[in-house]
Amino acid sequence: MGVRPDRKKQLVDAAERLLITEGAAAVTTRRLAAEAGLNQALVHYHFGSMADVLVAVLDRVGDQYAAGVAAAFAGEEPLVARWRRHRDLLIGDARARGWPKIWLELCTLALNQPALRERLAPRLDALRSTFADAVRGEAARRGVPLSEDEVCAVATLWGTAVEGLFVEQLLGYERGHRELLAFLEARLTAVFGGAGE
Amino acid sequence: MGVRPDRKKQLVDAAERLLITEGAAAVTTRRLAAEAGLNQALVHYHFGSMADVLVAVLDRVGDQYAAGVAAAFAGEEPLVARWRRHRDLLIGDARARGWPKIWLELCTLALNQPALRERLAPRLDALRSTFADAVRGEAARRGVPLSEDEVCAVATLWGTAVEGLFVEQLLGYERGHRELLAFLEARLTAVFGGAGE
DNA sequence: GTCTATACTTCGATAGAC
DNA sequence: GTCTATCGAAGTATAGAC
Repeated sequence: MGVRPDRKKQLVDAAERLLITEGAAAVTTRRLAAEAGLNQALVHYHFGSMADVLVAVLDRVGDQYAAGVAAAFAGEEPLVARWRRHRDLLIGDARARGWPKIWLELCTLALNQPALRERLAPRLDALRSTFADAVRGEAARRGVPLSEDEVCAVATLWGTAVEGLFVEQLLGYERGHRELLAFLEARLTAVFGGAGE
Repeated sequence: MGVRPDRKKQLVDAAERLLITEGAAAVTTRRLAAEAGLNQALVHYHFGSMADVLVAVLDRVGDQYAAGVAAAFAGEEPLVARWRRHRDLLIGDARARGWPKIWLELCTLALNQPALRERLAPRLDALRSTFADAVRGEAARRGVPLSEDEVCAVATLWGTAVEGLFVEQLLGYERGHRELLAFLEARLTAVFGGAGE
């Protein structure tokens, strides 16, 4: 199986490249087909409409991103160490893979397209849960008294700050980013203990 | 002066409404003119190109937003009180005025348009400075020992978290927002003291 | 499944009358 | 300043041959 080329994959690949390099406005059937080296009519044959292509991009990128974050926070190491792995994924790997750019373009589209928004919200929620679980678990393991509200607040703080960091990073504005990451690392170490304990 | 209708203002007003209700993709010369009740050719006569219209929107909204934030943080009250005023502006007033939606639409456009990005960065920087000045000033006044790195980190944390809060709020996803705001208020009170001191 | 060809709409922008 | 009329390019989508 599989000698046949996967047109859907080719088109989703091309859509990601266009989102990264030129933004959502450039993802049209004609330019998408050209980027994929395929015929324009194939976009409609395989996906129906442009909106369906973007849904496919969201599903694939969302899965990869969620899996990456979950993997970074997995394991038994101290929370600081796992957070650091997660941080490297976000500002190193993720940027290289174009996730932040694709994510932000899709978010903005979702603001005006209810269908896309409904697919995006569960993914935001899964990320939030991943953060909250990591904090709650570490608190329990270390015997640090944290209320559920505090766990929720910290997870939300990290989740929203990451979104803001993504935006600024993509805009080429990084004032305070280094200081913020160092500050968070210090706070995590102070509250939960470091790698050496 | 002033009997003559201000076409530029009418068009910028209309552009803001379109950005809020339908997003950047809907801001075309034809739809913009229709929304403003004007002739399509007037857009080009008064602004030259569509890109120039969006620059005008950015300049006006950016000025209003910066002025609002600066006003919220002005005064001699404890930082918590001023922060609370700022918070109300962001999640009450700002949402009502559509600032977050316009801002996010423009940010995403700016990712792909260097000209817009160069106009956006200084405004991000001014906001960051407003936050940093407020924190640094309060620390000095209260005798709280805060390094410049810590001031910078806190300002960046608040600035990036606000951006994330905006995005999520617009997407209709607000899990943890209430807890985060309460947490931040508690932290500010713990570090700098409350309103009653 | 893939292609060409085409229908139809909408875009930004300009020319020229008023 | 404002209008109508129009150009050429680009958009989505479909029909029908292969």
